[in-house]
Amino acid sequence: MTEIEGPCLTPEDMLCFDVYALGQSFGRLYKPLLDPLGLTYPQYLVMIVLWTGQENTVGRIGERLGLETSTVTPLLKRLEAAGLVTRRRSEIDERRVEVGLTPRGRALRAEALHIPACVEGATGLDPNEIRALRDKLIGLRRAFGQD
Amino acid sequence: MTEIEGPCLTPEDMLCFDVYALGQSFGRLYKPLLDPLGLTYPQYLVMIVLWTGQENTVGRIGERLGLETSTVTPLLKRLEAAGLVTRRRSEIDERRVEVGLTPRGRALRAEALHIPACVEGATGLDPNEIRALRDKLIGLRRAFGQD
DNA sequence: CGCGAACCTATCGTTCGCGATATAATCGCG
DNA sequence: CGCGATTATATCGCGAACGATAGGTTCGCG
Repeated sequence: MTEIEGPCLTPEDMLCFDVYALGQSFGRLYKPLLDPLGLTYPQYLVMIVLWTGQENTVGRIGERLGLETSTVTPLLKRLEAAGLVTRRRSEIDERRVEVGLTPRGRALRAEALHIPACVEGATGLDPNEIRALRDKLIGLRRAFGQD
Repeated sequence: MTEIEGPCLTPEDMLCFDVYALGQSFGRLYKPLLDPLGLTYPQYLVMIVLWTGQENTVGRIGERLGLETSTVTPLLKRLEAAGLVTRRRSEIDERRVEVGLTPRGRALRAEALHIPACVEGATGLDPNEIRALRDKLIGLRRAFGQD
């Protein structure tokens, strides 16, 4: 009822709006590139972690992507069902589940190598600008301190 | 099998990783602020559109947030069930559904007014830096050209 | 006016994403 | 060694998020 018309609380003033909408846009940008590989966008992000990293566990993958294990576990099961990923209990610490790649999962990497360049092209930014922007986003995430 | 070890395809080189993870972080940052209001993060974003805008339809709300109507429709139904929002067919164009606020939905605005300042504080950035960052994100989204 | 095209919303099935909770394994302190 | 606390994963229920599809409305061209 009260006619508060403050400058705050408009979408135009809020960073979260743009981060949110850009996240959606990234998903849509990647979709046509990932469909031929049979991967969803979050599955692709997990595969990148696996392609580059070693000694991956469920929890470690979640940390890298900022996801809970309750999200990662079913995602990995789908990748396992697709024949791309292996999951087995660690022998050293049986609480952990070590996640690895099948030969098919490793081979898929070659089919995905062209994607980063496509996306970089779509941004219209040069590597320096991307670097600078990433530093800001990383700093922001760190400022939230949710580790 | 082939030992490709290119510099590409590592999480450290990819902008999408940071946008993705930051989006998750924003959701977690807002959660404790929104729980007292009984809103989820996407519901809050919709409410902001409604608090500021006029003449809102399902499709228009989706445009603002970068969401499909198949996402917005059930979301609005939950807000309607919560007594915050009204939905009714336009009399001028019966394809459209006009979305408005109930008194309770309008009143909720006052309880949310403090939130933007909290978030701005958490970022550790001054308004100018936020402005500059937002411009980059908006530009990026525009470059993807998914309107 | 009439009819096909375009438009707006809703529904369905699948995949994410979280918190709460459960279960099992390891750690640490006495 | 022994037992509580912590750690790691899995499960469940709910709320997003999308594409495909379907239904009804309006538009536009003949």
